[in-house]
Amino acid sequence: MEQKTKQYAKRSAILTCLRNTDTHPSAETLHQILQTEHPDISLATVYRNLAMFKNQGIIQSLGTVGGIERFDANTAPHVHFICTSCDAVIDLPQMEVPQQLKGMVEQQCGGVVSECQLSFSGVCQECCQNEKTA
Amino acid sequence: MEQKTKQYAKRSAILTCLRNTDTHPSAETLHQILQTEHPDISLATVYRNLAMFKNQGIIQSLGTVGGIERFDANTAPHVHFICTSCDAVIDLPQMEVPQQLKGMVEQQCGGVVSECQLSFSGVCQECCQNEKTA
DNA sequence: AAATAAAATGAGAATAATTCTCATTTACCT
DNA sequence: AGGTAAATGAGAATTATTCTCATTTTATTT
Repeated sequence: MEQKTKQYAKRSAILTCLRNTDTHPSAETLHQILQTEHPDISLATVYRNLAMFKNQGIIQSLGTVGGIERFDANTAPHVHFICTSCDAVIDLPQMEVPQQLKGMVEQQCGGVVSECQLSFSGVCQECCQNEKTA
Repeated sequence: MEQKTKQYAKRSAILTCLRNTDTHPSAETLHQILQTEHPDISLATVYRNLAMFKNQGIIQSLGTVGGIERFDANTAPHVHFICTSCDAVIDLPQMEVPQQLKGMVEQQCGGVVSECQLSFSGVCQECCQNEKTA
């Protein structure tokens, strides 16, 4: 059963790929994953579309980890844990982002606050175990 | 009244310079500021020493803003506001970092949590005013 | 459906922040 | 002072990201 149309196959594949993972991948990592189904996809296309999705608010950037930008298709406010050893980024869905503080921040700094990011960093479970056995 | 010894004049100047500002400068910005008193200081030296201070825990990195790493001599946990228009980073000393949540995070992810970062982003007061008059 | 215009893509060049190399200078120790 | 180790300057190297432009794909018009 084959699709009749493959409109924007690359573009939608990039978004689907990002939505299908919870690893908060980089552009390069996404590109590698996508190569299986789209062997001819260009890295520039991945970068271009990620930038576009980000501008449109469809996805968000988590900033850089180890100098590399990481992306998240989940734009709902949520907390992250970042492993400084393996650069893994893990969701902490049970934790709350203190969004209600936005108003307080606006009072203090006098500007307009749109986002709030809360993240923890340290060494993840896997890396902790590897340290012990090493 | 002149100093007799200028041991590690460059290195200590870098740290002093970072401690004397609350603008959370980049390596490049620090280098520019330092040129007044040390016209021959190399950008590589600034990068090298910042990396060293960071490893020693004397300073901290705030991550990248607009693709450029920013540094802070204040290692005490505190909240930041980041202007997405002018890339200014402003301290919010009156706000609290929810450090007590570290334990909860460790329970959830099973690793070791060392840091907690809370930051807000939006448009700062100055940029808001510029937008209106523009 | 054909023709035309607009948008998307691939490949590789260009850019820019950061790191590295190595020759030279500076500080430390006896 | 002499010898060793660390720090520095200058510029090359690296690398993530962006840009260019020719080509392909999609949308629009007739």
